[in-house]
Amino acid sequence: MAKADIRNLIVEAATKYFSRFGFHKTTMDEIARHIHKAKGVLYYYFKSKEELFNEVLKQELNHVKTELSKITGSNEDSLTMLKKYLLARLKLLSAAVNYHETLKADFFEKYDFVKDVRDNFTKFEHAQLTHILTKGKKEGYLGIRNIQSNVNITMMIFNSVELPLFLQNKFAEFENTIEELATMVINSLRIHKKS
Amino acid sequence: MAKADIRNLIVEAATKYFSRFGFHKTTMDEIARHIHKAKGVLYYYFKSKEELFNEVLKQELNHVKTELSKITGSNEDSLTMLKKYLLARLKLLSAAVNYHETLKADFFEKYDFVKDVRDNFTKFEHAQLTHILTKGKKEGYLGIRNIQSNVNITMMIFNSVELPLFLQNKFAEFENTIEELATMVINSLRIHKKS
DNA sequence: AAACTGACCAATAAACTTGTTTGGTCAGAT
DNA sequence: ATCTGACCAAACAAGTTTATTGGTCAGTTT
Repeated sequence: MAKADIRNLIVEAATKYFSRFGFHKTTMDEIARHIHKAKGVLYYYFKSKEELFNEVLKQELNHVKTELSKITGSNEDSLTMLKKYLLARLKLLSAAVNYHETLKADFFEKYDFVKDVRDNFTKFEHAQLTHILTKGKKEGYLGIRNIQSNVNITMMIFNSVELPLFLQNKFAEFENTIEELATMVINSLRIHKKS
Repeated sequence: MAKADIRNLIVEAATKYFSRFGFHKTTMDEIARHIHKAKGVLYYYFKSKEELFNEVLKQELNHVKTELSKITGSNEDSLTMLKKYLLARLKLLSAAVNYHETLKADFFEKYDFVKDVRDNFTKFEHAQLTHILTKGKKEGYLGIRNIQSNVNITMMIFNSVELPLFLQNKFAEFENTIEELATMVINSLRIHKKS
C-alpha cells in the first residue's frame, strides 16, 4: 500500500471520530485501532494530534471552497451569483462540524493551532466576494462605492450569524429567514434611488 | 423608612455587585452587608437570589427601553430615526453588563429564570422597529413589502452581531464597521431600482 | 531503508475525599 | 410589619489519588 494511501486512511478515520466526538474526546488510540494499526504509526505520518486535526479541518474546508468556487466560476449574473453563494455557504458550513468546534472553542478555549486553516478560508472568502461585487459593479446591478468596505461588512454579517445558527442550534428557528437574509444583503448593495 | 425605599436600596446594592462580579460570584450576604442589614431581610423582599437578579436585569433593560423610546418618539424622518435607533441600541446594550452575562450564559449554562425579562425586551424592540418601518413606508423612503418579515430579519442581524461584539470583545475591532452596518441595513430597506 | 509495533513515560484528566461557602429557612426579637 | 442571626442542606473549592492518553523510541518486520 502506498504511503499516501495509509495517510488518507488515517485522515478518513480521524474525520469520522473528530466529527462524532470532537477533538478532546477522540483518542489517537481509537483512530489507530480503527485502521488496525498501532498508535505509533499515526506519529509516523503526523507530528501530533493537533496536526492531524488540522489536516481534517483543512480537507473539510477544502470541500466547502470547491463547491463555492463552482458558483463564483459560473457565468450567472452577479445578483444570482451572490444569492447562490450566500445560501450555499451557509448550507455547506452547517455540515462542517469540525469547523463548528473551532468556532465554538474560540469562545472559551484557545484552538490556536487551527488559526492558519481558518485564516486561509477567510482569505478565500474575501477573494470570492470581491470577485462577485466587482462583477456586479461592472454589470451595473450593484451601486457600490467602496468594494472592500462592502466585502468586509458582508463577511461580518455572515460570520456573526454563524454563531447563533450553528452553536446555539437555532438553524431550525432561522431557516425560513436565511433566504430573506440573503435577499436583504443583496438589496443593501443594489443601486437605490436618492432619498 | 418606607418599604419601597429598602427594596430600592437592595436593588441598588445588588446592581453594584452583580455588575462587578456577575451572578455566581456575588453572594447574598455581601449585598446585605452593603446596606447594613442581615441577610434574611433580602428574603423578606425577594423570593430568591434569582428573583433579585431578575429585578436588576429588568431595571437595566428598562433604562435601554427608555432611551430608545425617546428616539422612536421623536419626529425625525424614518431613515434618520432608524439609523439613530440602531446605533443607540448597540451603545446602550454594550453598557448593559448584566444583560451580557445572560447572553453569554445562554451558550453553556441555562439562565432560564431571566427568560421573561428578555422576552419582554424582544417584544419591545419588535414594536419599535415595526413603528419605524411602518413610518418609513408611509413616508415613501422604504420599499417594504412585508413589514413583519423585514422587522424579523433586522432583529436577527442585530441579535447575531451582539455575540461577537459583546462576548468576544470584538467591539473595538468592529467599531468602525458598526456605522456601515447600520447604513447597510437601511440601504437594504430602501426603495431600489428594478434590475 | 521504510513502515510499523507496543511497552513505556510524563502529563493531563477523571474520580474521589475533605473542608468551606452560601442560598435559603425560621424561631424569635424589635 | 420588619428585621435578626443561628442553623442546615447543598453546592463549591481544594487537595489527593487513580486512570487515561499524547507522545517517544528501541527494536521488529517488510
